[in-house]
Amino acid sequence: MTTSEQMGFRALADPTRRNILQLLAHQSLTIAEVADNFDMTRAAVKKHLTVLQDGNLISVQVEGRTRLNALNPDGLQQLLSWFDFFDAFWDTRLNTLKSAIEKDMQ
Amino acid sequence: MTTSEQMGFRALADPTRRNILQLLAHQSLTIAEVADNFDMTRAAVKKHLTVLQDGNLISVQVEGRTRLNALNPDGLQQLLSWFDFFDAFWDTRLNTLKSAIEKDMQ
DNA sequence: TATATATGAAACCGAACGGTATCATGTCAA
DNA sequence: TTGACATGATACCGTTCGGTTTCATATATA
Repeated sequence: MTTSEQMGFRALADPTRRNILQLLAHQSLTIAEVADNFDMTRAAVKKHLTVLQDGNLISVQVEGRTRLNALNPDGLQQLLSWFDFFDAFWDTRLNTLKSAIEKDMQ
Repeated sequence: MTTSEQMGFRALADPTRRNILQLLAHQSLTIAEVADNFDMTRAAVKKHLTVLQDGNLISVQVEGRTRLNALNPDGLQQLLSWFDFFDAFWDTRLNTLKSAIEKDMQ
């Protein structure tokens, strides 16, 4: 059972992949463009992008011979929701803040 | 550079460790007690607990010959805060609505 | 068509990972 | 003190991981 959650957390486990996500937050980029930002082979970056895609953290739009990688906020949100399990353990101050936010979103 | 953030995300990458965290959310447990909940050696569970401690996700209180493992909400909270970077990308629906409204007001 | 460009894919390598088995250590209790 | 019990620690093993190198494929473009 390799759940989407598992793939997502695995994807976040590597610092390079977390950096890629922050890169793509600013702008969607092709593989070569992403690779320009790192001191490693394009092939290595491609592997990281595949892992990120498997974790549903990025979406890919093929356009001719290029491949545009975009951040997928939904995937990140799903991982975020895992933390909800621990809601009862956040500290009171934070709980208050959270309540305020949730109330604000109604 | 093995930052606390890196250790934290690495700790979350394994499903067994995430399960241990949820276990400890209900109740602090000794190593043997945690191990009772999994189909693996106590030594293996001990390793997982060490990784969780390195990631600052659990705290350990030694009491005589036993070792009580407790959830550390602060560590989880620190990992949660990593997601704040993407705040501008959350709630696409609301952002879309906001854009629509702004466009409409021009 | 020929060529440069962007990516796909596979083999390979050392290191880290998840797990086991085994033995050592410290502590409680009779 | 002796023995049971909870844990510490280490060696070992197969697999996965992060990375490189190399070559193949597809697509713009001159």
